[in-house]
Amino acid sequence: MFAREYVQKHLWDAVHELDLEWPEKASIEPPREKSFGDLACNLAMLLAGQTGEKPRDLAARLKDLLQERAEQLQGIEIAGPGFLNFSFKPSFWQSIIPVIQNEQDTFGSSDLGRKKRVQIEYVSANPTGPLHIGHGRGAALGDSLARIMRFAGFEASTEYYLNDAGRQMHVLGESVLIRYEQLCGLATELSQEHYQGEYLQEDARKLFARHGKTLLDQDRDIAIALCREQAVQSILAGIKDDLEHFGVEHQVWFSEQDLYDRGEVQKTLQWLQKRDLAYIHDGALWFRSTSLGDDKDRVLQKSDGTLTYFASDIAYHHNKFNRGFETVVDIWGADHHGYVPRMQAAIQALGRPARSLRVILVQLVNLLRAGQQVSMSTRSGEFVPLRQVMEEVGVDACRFIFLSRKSDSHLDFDLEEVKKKSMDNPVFYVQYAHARICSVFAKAAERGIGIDPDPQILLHLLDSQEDLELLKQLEMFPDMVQAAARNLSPHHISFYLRELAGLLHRYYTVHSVLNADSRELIQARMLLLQTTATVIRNGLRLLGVHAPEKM
RNA sequence: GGGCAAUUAGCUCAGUAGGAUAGAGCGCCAGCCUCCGGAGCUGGAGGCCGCAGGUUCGAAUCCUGCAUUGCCCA
Repeated sequence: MFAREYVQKHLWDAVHELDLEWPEKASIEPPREKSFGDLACNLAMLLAGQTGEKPRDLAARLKDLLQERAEQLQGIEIAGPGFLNFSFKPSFWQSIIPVIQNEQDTFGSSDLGRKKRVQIEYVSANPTGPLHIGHGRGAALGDSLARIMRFAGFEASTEYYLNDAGRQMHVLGESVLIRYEQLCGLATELSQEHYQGEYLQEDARKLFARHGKTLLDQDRDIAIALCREQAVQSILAGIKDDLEHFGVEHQVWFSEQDLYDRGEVQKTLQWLQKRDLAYIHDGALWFRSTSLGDDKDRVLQKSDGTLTYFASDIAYHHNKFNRGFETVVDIWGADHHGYVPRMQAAIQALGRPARSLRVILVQLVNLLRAGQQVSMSTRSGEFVPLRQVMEEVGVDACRFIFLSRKSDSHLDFDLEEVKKKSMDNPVFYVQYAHARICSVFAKAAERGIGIDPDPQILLHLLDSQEDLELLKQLEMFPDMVQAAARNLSPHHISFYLRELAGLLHRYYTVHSVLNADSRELIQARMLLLQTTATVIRNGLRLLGVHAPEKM
């Protein structure tokens, strides 16, 4: 049983024995200061109000109750205003090793999610150009989140929503057509609203090779549609290729156009109207979002009959919930934050609690090179594609940087810094810890040192300060995974790993493993290193980063 | 003009059930190589947690106002 649960259970029993209520705000956490013990609890301070006692007096009563029965505890202290500080016996920490050995790749997993079905929709970039680094951030986040939630017992499904309908697609087709016309020798020019990117020239060339100048004779709308299809197809192929290279998987690719073709958008609008959640005004169809927390009603269908993106987005989410997902996670660029309240309103209109949609806003990435800003805009075509960034700095480094910050904070991504194999780049620090352990085991094999098949009687030898600190960090891993899943925050994992790697490096410097004083001690320390490597591997896997054996 | 977010060490950032003397890395300064990988380790300097109020036993964290920055909307 893990430390927190152990303390919680015994405190819970004690509280009930005293006929008190367990307060919601009670927390059991490692204290900031190590000398305060392994875990600290604020219970007595919160409960003192109920009993009319001084917090410290109540703490003393709780302490007496626990001391009798919590055998794994070495000591309970009452400190400060009424904290209860708990310390565990070394044997408690040492016992994590057989647990890790036994669970291996699954150590850290849990049934927190109880098989709850969750959908994570991410990237979902319009197929109007290659992915850029901002998409990369969303991609790393969504992919890692899916891994973490699965590990924490959720049934997570990943999806890419393809905006392949609507006006931007028309503009895209037109942009290619103009490039094509230029190839045919016509003196046409792109206007400002067109996509300027070089990559569209390639599509124009392909069309020219296939059709010659015949598209010029076609009806313009048909020609545009042809151009659009060509562009979407090639851009989409590029996006899929980039994502695969980035180690990112989408299980479902969902087309907006399909929603229209199946009539789901119209059906959803009728559904809303029937429930008086939509109404007609000035010839347009409006969504009554003000009744659900938005600050104004929103147009679903304009007076000229065209449907808004919002209309298809509602239909899309209707579709998601009809597929049986309990929770839907949308990962959006922060520039769409104004969209959140109306989407929340829509979710409620669909008969779901607002919290069943969780939107993660990802701040845009500020791309720098040696401190100098690199301009970013898909429309103008001046941007560094994700592809180029991956190739320049490497996928592992790229992902780790993205996952080392909380998603809603701005991120300066300096190509020159991320490339450096320095401490600016903690991915190498963590990977190095893993490689180092592997190297010790390679050396052990060379010397003919194997691990004892039943070495657990040796665990008591792991009793130095460095041993215990490392063991405690290992023990904490499942807790970190759950916190990351609950808060939808993969960055907890990368911070945890950096700390774990730090403890390993320190351990390595202070204690010799293969040259330890006795055969028993060598065995015990090898066990500790082996389990540490397992946890590093499990953690890196959740981030989608490799754990190399050599660097 | 309205709205959302951000503001923590020189730099990049953690700190999300409100807890004890506010953390990490980089950079800077001073040390550690007979020995399993020095891409490492140890120590030091460095802070008005943007500012001002409020809530309470207790605030970087919650509330209000203001400032600055970024983004969204008309």
